[in-house]
Amino acid sequence: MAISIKLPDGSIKEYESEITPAEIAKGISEGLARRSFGAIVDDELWDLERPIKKDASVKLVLDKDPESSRFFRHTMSHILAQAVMRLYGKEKVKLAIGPTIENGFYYDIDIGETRITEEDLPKIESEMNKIIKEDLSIERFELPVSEAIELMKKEDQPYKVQLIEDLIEDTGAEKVTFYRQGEFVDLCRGPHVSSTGKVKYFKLTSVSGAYWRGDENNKMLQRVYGTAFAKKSDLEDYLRMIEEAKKRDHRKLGPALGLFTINYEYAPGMPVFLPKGTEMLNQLLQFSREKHVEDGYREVSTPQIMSDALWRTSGHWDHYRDNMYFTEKEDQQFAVKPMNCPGHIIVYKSSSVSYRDLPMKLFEFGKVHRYERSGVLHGLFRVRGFVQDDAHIFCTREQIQQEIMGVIDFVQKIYSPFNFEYRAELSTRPEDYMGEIELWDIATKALEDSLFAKNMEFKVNEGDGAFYGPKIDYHIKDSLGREWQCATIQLDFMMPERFGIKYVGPDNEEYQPVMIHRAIFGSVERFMGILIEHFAGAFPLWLAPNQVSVIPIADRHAEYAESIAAELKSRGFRVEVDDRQKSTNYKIREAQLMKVPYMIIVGDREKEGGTVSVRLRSEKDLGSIALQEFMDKLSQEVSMRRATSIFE
RNA sequence: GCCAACGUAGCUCAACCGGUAGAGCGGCUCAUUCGUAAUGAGCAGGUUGGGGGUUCAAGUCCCUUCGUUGGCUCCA
Repeated sequence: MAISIKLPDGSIKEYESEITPAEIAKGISEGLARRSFGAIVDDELWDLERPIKKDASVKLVLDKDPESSRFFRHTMSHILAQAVMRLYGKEKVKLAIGPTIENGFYYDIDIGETRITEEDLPKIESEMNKIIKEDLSIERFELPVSEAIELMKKEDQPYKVQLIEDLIEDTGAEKVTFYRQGEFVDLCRGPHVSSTGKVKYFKLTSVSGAYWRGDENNKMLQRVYGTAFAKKSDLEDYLRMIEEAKKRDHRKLGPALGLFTINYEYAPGMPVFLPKGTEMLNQLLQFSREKHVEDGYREVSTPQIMSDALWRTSGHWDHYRDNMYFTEKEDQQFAVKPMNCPGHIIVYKSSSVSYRDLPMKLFEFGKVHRYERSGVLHGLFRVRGFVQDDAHIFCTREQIQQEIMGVIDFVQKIYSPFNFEYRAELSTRPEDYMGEIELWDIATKALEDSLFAKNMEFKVNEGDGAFYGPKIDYHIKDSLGREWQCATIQLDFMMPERFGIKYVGPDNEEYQPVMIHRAIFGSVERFMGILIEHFAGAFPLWLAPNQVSVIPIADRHAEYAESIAAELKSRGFRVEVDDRQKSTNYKIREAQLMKVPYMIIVGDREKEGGTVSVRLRSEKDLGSIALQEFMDKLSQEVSMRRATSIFE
């Protein structure tokens, strides 16, 4: 039977019978065949040696193609598993899963009591290099599920047996694929490169524990992480990039810039903000407040500690207790608030509400406390006490769509001065949910429709919603590429129900409003951590805790420096005068390291001419300039909330 | 919470096989008055995270506890 293959350039090749991508490549040129890692056959990643049996469009995957890593990293994880089996004994090593991830791969392994530590990695790496040198060819084969289970039982690989059984159950699979390289055989969907010699540049990066199936009730396996690239230079670039990114880490930069400190002895998980950090925080809050007012929110302030009765009604008692802090006085039980919503319900209930009052948009910088397990705390990103820029929109069912879309626009508005990339996710009903399924479906659809209406791309996280409703989350990446949730939009029919809140409709009947929970920064602390990493400490002028450093050259210029600073301060700028007995170079270096946006250097020349000499943190030298002119420009830069200097 | 590594001065890091805890930066004092990324000298600073144990002797070995880091799980 003849087969016709369509190539990316549009040409069509005819073959007499089945054909492999490798053969197609060779037909074009030997060099192309050598450089190919695999192929994409009708949108499916396809091994080079895997026969194509019907008409298809075929694209060869070369090292420069992003898909190439899927091939060699997957093979890399098999090489890792093979090396571990050789080193620790094939009968002792039970393999779980070994997928590719964003910048590399891992394999979850069970070796009983034996522990792999980071010191073992070089040993494993050298065994892997041996396997690469052996250039074992990689063979793909299919087995009917019964034989596959038989094989894995014979090999004594219980996790693989379970995986196959699940495949049968979940997808009704009748056949599964295996890959063999030398003495190593693994259940695997692929794809892989054609031999172990085809991958070269890798490094094992870390080991950690990981639960089988990601469930903490299951056994903890050992996970070995690695990274691999097609070219040596790519691997080196990646490792260098990681090193650079570590320098941006807010946990290092924050304290170094005098923004915050975390006292691990006295307040684990509770960051302490220093004067400069607090200044910055205040700028963020002021910005947020301004935007909220523009958008029709009313600010409120609700208690830190409230009676257990409130939390029982809200459902937190049953669904969130493990994360809450409690306190007791006069035989009464109180909880430190983990969320602001019940407080806002009290505000809502304080007066009778007409449909004319809706949507009612209540907003609060609410400090919440949530117990987090010690192992998850992480700088400003994961803490036990934090401020949310939290708001609750009470509206009618008819208003839901419009309000959600309004919030989506609002997120855009708040994020726009920072120029970072973010991603949206839709989370649906979890197992531990409250309320009726029909309501959940309506709520989920409302969120989904809004995202579509706003042309937002999003990923769906099944079962990841809050216990009271589905949600849209926004995620932002940190300097090391880890993603952190910031903004969140959650729809809630439960809370109004449980508290029995009502509004009076045009027909004089009572109706139940719907509640939209939403936060834009999410946690102000987390958001600030993101900003520290995003800007590597070189904040936009409007956020910078110290906007201008005035540096007198010698003592006799101190007075003039002070007068400059006084003028700047009277215009509302945040200024420091560095009149220490240090050399000019020293003081400039210091201001530079603190990433102060502008340095004003004054000496005899400036004093006589009544000017200032300005240096930017980018090292650009503006030379002498009139103070008035400089201040006018700065005012503009601040009021525009520019991310970059107005002088560049 | 779980797996692994780690915890020495405000910060970064030394201290061999168990043998009197040391340096740079920062701080303070003095001198220096300086033109766009570090002036020089001197001084102070530590119950080696806490507790227990082994030992003639513990920063070093063992146990325990608290915390940090990288993951897992969970989440803003």
